[in-house]
Amino acid sequence: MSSLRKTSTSSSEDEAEQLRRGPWTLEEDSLLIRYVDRHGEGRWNLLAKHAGLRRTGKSCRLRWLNYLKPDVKRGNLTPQEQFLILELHSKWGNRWSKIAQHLPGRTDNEIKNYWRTRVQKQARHLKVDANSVAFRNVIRCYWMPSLLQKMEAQNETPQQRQALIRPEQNSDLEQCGNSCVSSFGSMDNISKESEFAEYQTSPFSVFDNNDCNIPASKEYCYSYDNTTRFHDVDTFNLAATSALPEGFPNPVDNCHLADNDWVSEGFADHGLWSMGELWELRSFH
DNA sequence: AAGAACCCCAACCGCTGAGAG
DNA sequence: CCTCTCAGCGGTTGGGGTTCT
Repeated sequence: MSSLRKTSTSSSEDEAEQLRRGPWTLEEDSLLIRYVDRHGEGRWNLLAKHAGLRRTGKSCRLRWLNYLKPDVKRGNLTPQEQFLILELHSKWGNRWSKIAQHLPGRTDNEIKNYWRTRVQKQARHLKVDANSVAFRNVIRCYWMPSLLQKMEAQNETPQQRQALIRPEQNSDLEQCGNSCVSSFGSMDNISKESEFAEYQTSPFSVFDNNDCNIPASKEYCYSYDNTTRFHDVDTFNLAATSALPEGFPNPVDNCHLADNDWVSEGFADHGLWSMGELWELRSFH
């Protein structure tokens, strides 16, 4: 790209004309690194000028914070990081920088991109709004537990996991569990082909009024016992697939990734999952 | 093999709030 | 107060790589 901004004639506009945009070159990167090394961060407009960079201060700041800063972590997000993002987003919404503060080495931009490309894509696939209560329930009741399983598979200690689920969150999760139960209770009531057809088109529309304010009981999506084994038995043991009304197609038949052992694989590395898969997961518990 | 479609992510844009003068 | 500058935030875009047909 390396385009130069093209404007007219006044002196400030002449300066603007010199401004580079688009991808950074190695040379620009090293200029920026060297300057920050010597003078520190901040004063980005001055920095851009003094470092001999034909970039806006804004552009320099972004390049430094998102890419060049030494503690910026590269590579895929770990299950732990994904779990945190899901958890914190449910709390704070699109407050990317606030969320990023809790993931050392990860930038708000990276977290935002993760949310848009992975999480929203999943929501689109399920034909449900990413901000809907129904989708939040899917995240809490399927995605997050599967990330926890993945952490367990990676031999993370129970203490490390507990650190991710702080006490106040446990109560949230309990409420979530009830909410899920309520959701699937609603599913159990679907009994006509026509309703199922509608459900297939917009699987969560039925549950959009569902909320997480149901008083907590002993049921929850997932938890750990003393031996740290993962279990989430009660919540999704609700007659499981037998709840499917007669004549309903087996959702597992529709599972487009049915060959995968996707429960043990975990959602984290799983592509898009379908309603059939959600049913299938439910039947596991 | 090639073109189309899709996906990821770096970078940009517009807006807002804080602080200085 | 008012204005200006700057830093920071969240939304959006588009280039390049990958996968699909």
